[in-house]
Amino acid sequence: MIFQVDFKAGKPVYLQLADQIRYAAASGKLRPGEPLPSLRPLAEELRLNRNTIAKAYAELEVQGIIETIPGKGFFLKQKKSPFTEPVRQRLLLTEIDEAVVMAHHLQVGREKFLALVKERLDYFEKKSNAVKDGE
Amino acid sequence: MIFQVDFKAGKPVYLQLADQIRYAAASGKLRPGEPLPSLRPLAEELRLNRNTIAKAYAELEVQGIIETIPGKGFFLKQKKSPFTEPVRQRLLLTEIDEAVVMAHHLQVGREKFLALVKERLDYFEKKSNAVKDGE
DNA sequence: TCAACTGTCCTAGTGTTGCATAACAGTAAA
DNA sequence: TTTACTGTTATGCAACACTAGGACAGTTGA
Repeated sequence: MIFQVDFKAGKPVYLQLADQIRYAAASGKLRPGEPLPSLRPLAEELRLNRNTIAKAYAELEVQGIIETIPGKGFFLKQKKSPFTEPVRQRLLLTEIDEAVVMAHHLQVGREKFLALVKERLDYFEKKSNAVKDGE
Repeated sequence: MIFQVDFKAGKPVYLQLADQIRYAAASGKLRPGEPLPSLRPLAEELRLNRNTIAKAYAELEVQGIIETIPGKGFFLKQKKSPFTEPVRQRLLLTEIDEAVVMAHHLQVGREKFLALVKERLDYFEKKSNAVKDGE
């Protein structure tokens, strides 16, 4: 599990880290129940303050992606989504709308957009299965 | 063209405004070539400073959605996308990936996700056509 | 119990962002 | 050229965000 952060990237370091963990979870590189690196070692490895790592983890925790057991560490959640169905729908639609609006302004048509979406779904699905099969 | 901003929304006012314009353009409420409200009147109407409006417009300009003609005003671009094809593809894929990853963490399956995407594509398309037909 | 690990909280320095006021500059029509 | 629009740029300042260091507290196993 190698993460990379870039101070000059414009985006806050703790968000870069949170994104990478989110993506790793979605593509199966991180499995449910698996422990995440603990604060101090990871902080040392990435040359960050432990609180910066903690902030990234806190971000993921409110999103229901990881959970923390005090004294033990952080773990990828087994049962996800602490949100109710309407809230989940709203969250996802907001994200989808942003992509749809972006497609409009980039003059990407409906069919090409749908093709891209399917391609990315496949991409994450495939990666996830590859990990599951022990590759 | 009525915009609404909320100081307590957590999101910066200028971004709220930019979003609304982006959405209005994507759903056809704003047509290519159409002028946007000029800074001072809109600022007065929304009880904001002119520079806050200007910042929203500047945001949209770098995204290639509107253009400014000095001394004349702001206009919705006719020819959009000042970006090259690879850049456009990267921008859009980033947005799509965010939605796909979000769907994964919200435990929304492939078919349901695709259905939602199509629904939103239809929604914007329909609105756009309704405006075009003079409704 | 003690040591070594885990995360948490409090506090602070630094830089950035968001919003504002004011003076400036281009355009158009009378 | 004058007037009344248009957007632009410079500056200030309060609030917030980001990162960090030190002290604290729960957990585990020797």
